Amino acid sequence: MPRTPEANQRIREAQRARILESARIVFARKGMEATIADIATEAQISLGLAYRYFADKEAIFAELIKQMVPEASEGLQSLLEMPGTPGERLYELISGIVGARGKRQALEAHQLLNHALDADAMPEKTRELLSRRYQSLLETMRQLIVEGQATGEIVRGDPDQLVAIMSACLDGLTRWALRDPEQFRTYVPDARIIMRLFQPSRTEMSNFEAP
Amino acid sequence: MPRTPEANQRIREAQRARILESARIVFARKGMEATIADIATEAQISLGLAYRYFADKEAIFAELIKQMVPEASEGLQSLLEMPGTPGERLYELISGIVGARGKRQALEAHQLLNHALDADAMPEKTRELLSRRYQSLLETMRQLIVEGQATGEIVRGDPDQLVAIMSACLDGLTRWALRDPEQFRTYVPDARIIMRLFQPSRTEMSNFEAP
Amino acid sequence: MPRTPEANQRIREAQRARILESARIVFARKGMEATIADIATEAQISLGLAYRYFADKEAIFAELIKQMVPEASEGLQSLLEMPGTPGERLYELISGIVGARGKRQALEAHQLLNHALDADAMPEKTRELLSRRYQSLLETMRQLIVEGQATGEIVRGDPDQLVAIMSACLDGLTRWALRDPEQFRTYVPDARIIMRLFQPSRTEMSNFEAP
Amino acid sequence: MPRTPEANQRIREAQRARILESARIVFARKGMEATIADIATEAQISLGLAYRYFADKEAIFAELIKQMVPEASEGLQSLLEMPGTPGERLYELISGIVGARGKRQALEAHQLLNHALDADAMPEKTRELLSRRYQSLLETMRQLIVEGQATGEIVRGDPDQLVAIMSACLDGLTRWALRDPEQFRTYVPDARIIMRLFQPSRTEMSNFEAP
DNA sequence: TATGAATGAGTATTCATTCAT
DNA sequence: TATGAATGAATACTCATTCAT
Repeated sequence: MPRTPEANQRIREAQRARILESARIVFARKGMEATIADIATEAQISLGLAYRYFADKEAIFAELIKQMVPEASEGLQSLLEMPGTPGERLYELISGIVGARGKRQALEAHQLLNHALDADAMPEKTRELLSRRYQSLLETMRQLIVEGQATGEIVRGDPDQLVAIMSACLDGLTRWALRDPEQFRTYVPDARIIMRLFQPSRTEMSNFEAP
Repeated sequence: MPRTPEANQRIREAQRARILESARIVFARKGMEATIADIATEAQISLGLAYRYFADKEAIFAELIKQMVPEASEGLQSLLEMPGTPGERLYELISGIVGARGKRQALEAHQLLNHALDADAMPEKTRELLSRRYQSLLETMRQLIVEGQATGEIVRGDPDQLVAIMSACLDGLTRWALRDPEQFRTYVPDARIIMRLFQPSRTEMSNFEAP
Repeated sequence: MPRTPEANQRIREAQRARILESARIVFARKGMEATIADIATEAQISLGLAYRYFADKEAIFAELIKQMVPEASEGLQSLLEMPGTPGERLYELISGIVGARGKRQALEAHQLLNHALDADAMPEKTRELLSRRYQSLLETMRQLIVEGQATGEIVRGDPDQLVAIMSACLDGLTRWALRDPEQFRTYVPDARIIMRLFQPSRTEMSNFEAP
Repeated sequence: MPRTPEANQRIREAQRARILESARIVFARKGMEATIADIATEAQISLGLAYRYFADKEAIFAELIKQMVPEASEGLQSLLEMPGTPGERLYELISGIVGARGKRQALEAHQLLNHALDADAMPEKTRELLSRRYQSLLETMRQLIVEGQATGEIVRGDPDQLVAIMSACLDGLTRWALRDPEQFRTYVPDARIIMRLFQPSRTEMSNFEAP
């Protein structure tokens, strides 16, 4: 007596989700060394079954990323339309990102992205996807910066450069959180401090001019 | 007639250097996946020969790190005794680090360090060495911050937190430089911008307060 | 439809036995030089599969020994409680051992034990096991000797020395059987002859005294 | 200024002897795992030089055996012509062999022979040589046995069988001495005990008959 | 004659992937 | 759909042997 197609469909989806969840855990624990066998064991399914759901290891990895990135960037659009000064909204953005760094899921997601960006063997499609998501975050940030510069709230200068530096800084914070979550939580990186990168300088810092 | 011991010595040193140089290139290109065979190929020697010079893959890696880290941290002490205000000297430090990011060698070194910190299988000794070097950089920075806070040049607040955030930021910049050196050089990250993280705020940024 | 767990269990056991049997043959033929590849070839399985059943070469070897040694020493206890004079029972023991030397399996087992005792790289556990089994054989022999000396059936003298010499002799016979089974079977070493080592001397051998 | 041919000749011979001596030591220490590099190191010569004196590892091994076997069997002939009863001379032979077992050199020699007999890769010539030397020992023994049987000093029975069993016993004693020289020396195997293998039995051992 | 650097073929071991059931 | 046994292609590492000096 065959299962109904609907039941099959449900089973497939559940299994697929389960494999991905296990992969997330295992990749976070073992890094790229993680084995298909590890994932299958974690998911409590057979080794072979994983291959009925994903063509190969790469595919699991790619799907995992596809799922994670949206989580990381969702709600971006809303920031542009929120009330408040550009600076305030930028603060929201930054502090949201920094705050998320304390959370396991977000860290695992970022860990994965790091691996993904390092791996030479990343399929072009995944790489593009990643890139596109990331770009949208940067564009949101850029737009807020431009607006903030107009109001004088944000320091003058090439917005792209500001975006680049800020994103580098956020990236570094994430790596920190990944490497030593304990310490990270102790120092609770304060979004206000990070925002200083955008802060119009007055006078006394002028003596930092390069010679 | 045998080679003179001196000639042999020269050969050994040259080959050793060559292997390390090749390893540097290959590790930077492929990360920890890099194969001894890759290194041997790059060095244009036979696979077996690599083992006459290094006990195993780990040994090559460890030696590489040992060689690279000093380069990255040398001159640290001098900064503490240089003339100039603490802020000026901090600027020197930061701008030195950021400036080095444009250079291939320094980037490869950092790539290696990243791999090293990720790798679970890092021998304790190497890990410690790394850690110690890094600590000395952070301590230098911390001392300059404390001095700068005394003179009012540097923003008030927990120096450890400031150090942590700055180092995260520098780390992020390095990763950026590694990922896309082209773009990195285009935006020439300006040490003055980064120094803003330490800049005493005035008044107008106060509206970034968290709700 | 998956195989039933029982079927899998059967397969695993069969393969395991097959690998061990092949290892037995190959080790006997080639000694410790034997290769995992040799074993896999003999067992007509892939090289990799051997590793699903045994962690490494050492493990195969150890298991083989564990299996073989009991065969060699079983029935020892019963000898102590059998009826008959101590000399008769000793004769049973010796002739049992010598008789077994004509059989392929027993010879291969002994070959293995020899290799095992030679090999420096023998895991302590296996070595101990071997040692313990062997000791129990020797102790049985010793006890029978002591009893036989009490009845005058066995020559006087240090029982330990008698045990040592007899076991050396049996070892030598085994090596002979291994080296040239053909010849061994031709000369059918007679347990009665070997028993002479225990025979109380009368008078005429006294002229063999060392000067 | 070239050396005289005679000087060269002397050097060659000295080196050759040195290599062989080192090989003896190293083989005894490490067994067949011993490396050409080990031998060269022990002989304090370069790795390459060994190959100017011996075609390959096998050749060193074979030569070593060629040298050692005569040492082990020399003086055999003289035994046949010595005064004394056959039994006495047999005793001399056996006790000479057993006595030698306490000496390092003889043990190393035997160790080597064991390896040689095990090794599949022994060249036919070496194997033959070994065999021939060994045969001459056995023949000497056989002759003495036959003589002794004529005088009634030695037990009746197939002389070849007696030889075989005795040689097996001696082989076993040697292995014992090799495995645990300490213990061996403690129990000082007594040639008189071993000679019992040849002792004409009286009456009481008759109950050892196989059923 | 002497040296030791260099080579290359061989061996153990791991893991993604396939396949019979 | 589900299982896990089986495969084979890496990859690290060793060592006898050759060769330039």
